[in-house]
Amino acid sequence: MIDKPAGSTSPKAQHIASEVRRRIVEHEWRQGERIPDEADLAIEFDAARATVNKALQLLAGEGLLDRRRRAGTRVAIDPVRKATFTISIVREQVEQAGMAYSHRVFAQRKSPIPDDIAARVGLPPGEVLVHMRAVHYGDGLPFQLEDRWLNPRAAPELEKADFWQLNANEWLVRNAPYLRAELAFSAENANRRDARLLRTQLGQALLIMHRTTWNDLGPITTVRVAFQPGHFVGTEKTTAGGD
Amino acid sequence: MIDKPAGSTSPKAQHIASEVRRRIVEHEWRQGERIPDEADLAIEFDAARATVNKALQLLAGEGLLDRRRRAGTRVAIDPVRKATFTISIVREQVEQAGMAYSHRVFAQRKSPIPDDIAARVGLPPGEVLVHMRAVHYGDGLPFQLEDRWLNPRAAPELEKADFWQLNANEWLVRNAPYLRAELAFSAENANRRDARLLRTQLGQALLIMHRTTWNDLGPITTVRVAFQPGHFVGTEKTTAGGD
DNA sequence: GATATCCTTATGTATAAACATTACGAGTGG
DNA sequence: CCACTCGTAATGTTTATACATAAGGATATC
Repeated sequence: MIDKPAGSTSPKAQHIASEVRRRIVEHEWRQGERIPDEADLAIEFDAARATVNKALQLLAGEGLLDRRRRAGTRVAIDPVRKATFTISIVREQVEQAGMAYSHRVFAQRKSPIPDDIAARVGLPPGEVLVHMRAVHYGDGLPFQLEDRWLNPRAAPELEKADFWQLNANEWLVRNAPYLRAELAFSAENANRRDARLLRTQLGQALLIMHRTTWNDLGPITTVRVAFQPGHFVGTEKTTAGGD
Repeated sequence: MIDKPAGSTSPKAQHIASEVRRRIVEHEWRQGERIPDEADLAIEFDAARATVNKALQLLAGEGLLDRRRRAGTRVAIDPVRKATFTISIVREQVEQAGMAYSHRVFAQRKSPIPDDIAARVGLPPGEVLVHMRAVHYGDGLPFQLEDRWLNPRAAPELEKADFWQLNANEWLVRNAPYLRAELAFSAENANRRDARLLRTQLGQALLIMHRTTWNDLGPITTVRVAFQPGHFVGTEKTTAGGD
């Protein structure tokens, strides 16, 4: 999955899934075509129907199969293309690259949210949240710049945390699990502040990541991360599909 | 939930998963803490252990739980943050936005691959592949520019396809399912060609997506997609996690 | 005290059986 | 010919049971 979206799979079910995948990739079973039903496959693979079911559900989750009750299972006309990103903690990313991690907070204060942020997180415009800006470094060089809004109403313990010292990213990961998240990428030319904090040039193309998370009390945080020029964000594995 | 990586889940298992998720989000069960074992939860929820197992495996897949044989299940110290992107067919994206789709191929010819591409796909440098460049339009305005390399050795039928007419993206989706894929985002300042084909200015920040796919015969295709300035690529749903 | 060994426990996987649910498609009646 | 009904086939979900496997912890050994 991009890896396997779901957890680990069992040997036998796994084997069945691989074999079905192979038949699809090698055009033994073509797109749109109906494949044998669970009972038949169970006989062929000498397994219980439940095991075949597990394998086929896995493949359906990957988007390779379309399954409908009574109608049967068929190879997806256009395999859904899914990719799973794992967003690591910044410090881990930096240290994994063999660099020394450090970070610095450049601003932190309560402030009414601008309209675009309000719209993104679903709060009334002008609501007062904690606003902060910080830069994460690898071996002293800017790695990423984050511009973050925090909502104390969704995470009360947040009031007590000292983000001049603590890393907001890590604090949130450890103390404020979320129920829903949105993630988006875009590109922007570095503005004056971006350029200064990332120590690059005005106009330099920057990869921007926007992330917002919610729990049952409302939005927890929304952040705009600007990566150092040339940075790639990618997947390691991807589920099967088309293209 | 994220699209829940895996397909749909069952009512009862689903309910158990939601309840466990709630207990974690509301700090009833804290990070690192061990939760009751499957047998106990089965009694509490009046379900079979297999059902509890299904629910917990789902949550483990989301990264909210860490499970180990004999050691039991505990709330993940730092919930893995995963986001699933669904890469749609360009035409669908454009049409879904209510625009008229069209595309134009600007170049197509066999050519030896440059070293960086060779390294990315794992082929010897200088190998000859099909190289093509095309622009996809929405209502006549450039939507995205793709620079693609195709490997006939991994998809033989490819030789017969006429990509001056056909949309390579769609042809591949329908005819060349893959087993593995890599996806990465970055940002680049538009070069002269990007600017001309996307009808924008030199230096404009562009969101770049790189995608490479493989089947059992080797790399099928690798493509660099440059999006129209201001374009966002994002997720709709994301699995639970931290931050 | 350090190390090796075994027992026990919690999860991992598979199976058979049963019932729920959906919707295809045939049959019925107008 | 159309609309409606209903039987039935395929998947969806749960359950009970059984055995496999990993690893924590106690015990035994040196």
